[in-house]
Amino acid sequence: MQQESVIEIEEFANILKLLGDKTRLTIVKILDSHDCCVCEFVEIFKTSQPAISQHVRKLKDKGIVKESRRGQWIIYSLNKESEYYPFLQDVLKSLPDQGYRLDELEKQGLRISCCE
Amino acid sequence: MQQESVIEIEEFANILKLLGDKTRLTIVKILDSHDCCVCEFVEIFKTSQPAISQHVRKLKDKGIVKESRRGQWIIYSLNKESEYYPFLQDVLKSLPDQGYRLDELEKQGLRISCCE
DNA sequence: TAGATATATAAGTGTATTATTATATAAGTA
DNA sequence: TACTTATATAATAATACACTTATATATCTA
Repeated sequence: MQQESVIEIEEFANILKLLGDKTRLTIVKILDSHDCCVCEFVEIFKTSQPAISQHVRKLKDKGIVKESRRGQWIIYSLNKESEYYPFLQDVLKSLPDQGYRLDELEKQGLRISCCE
Repeated sequence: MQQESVIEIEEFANILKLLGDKTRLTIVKILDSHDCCVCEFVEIFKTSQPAISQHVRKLKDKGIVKESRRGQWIIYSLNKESEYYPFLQDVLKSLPDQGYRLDELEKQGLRISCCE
């Protein structure tokens, strides 16, 4: 971890809990290599759209991800300005690449233009 | 994070969830500088003994901490052989030192001989 | 403007988590 | 051996969490 600043222990625990969910952790890992919209995550996780919206909202509330609208789509990306971003990189570097999930979408023709 | 091995994403999420609790995260931070027994954590957190036992058991189940009996006491310490230990160090280095908690116990005369 | 698409929010439900109380086990001591 | 201390385990209750369904909002397009 490059970051040397000290973070309140309770605040940090909340970040760890936030990342301690398989779906959210995978979302963040995917966003580390590709910005993405909600609809793609819905396909990837085979879950409902509100479930994904709720996960990304939690990530956004803590400043881990940010959003930008492009037409109808809202593109999510990692917030590199977050005070947790350096720590996040420590987490992500030990996780297996999730690129295959986007590749699978591509094969099925479910890749959305907004996220290419 | 020094560790370069890739860890299953779900498994890693479970470790993050495990650490994503204020009490457990503080326990681990304290153990990083002092081995400790359950009774001291009970004093520090002003909670019940079973609550602490359950927290350390969860940490032990995942191999984050290990125990060794010394008479009536069971001394807990970080398990440096854990595959998560290098990552744990990344987490702990950004947390404020918790030594003052043990100092307070000392002042109150509640420091247990086993943990000196 | 009406309909379609993408996303967000609200309400409700089932499950997981954490704490408590009560009890069991294990070691030390009189 | 009886009593005390330290810890673990079991049962239970309160709370938190993640999902679902239903609905609202925002943008695009015919």
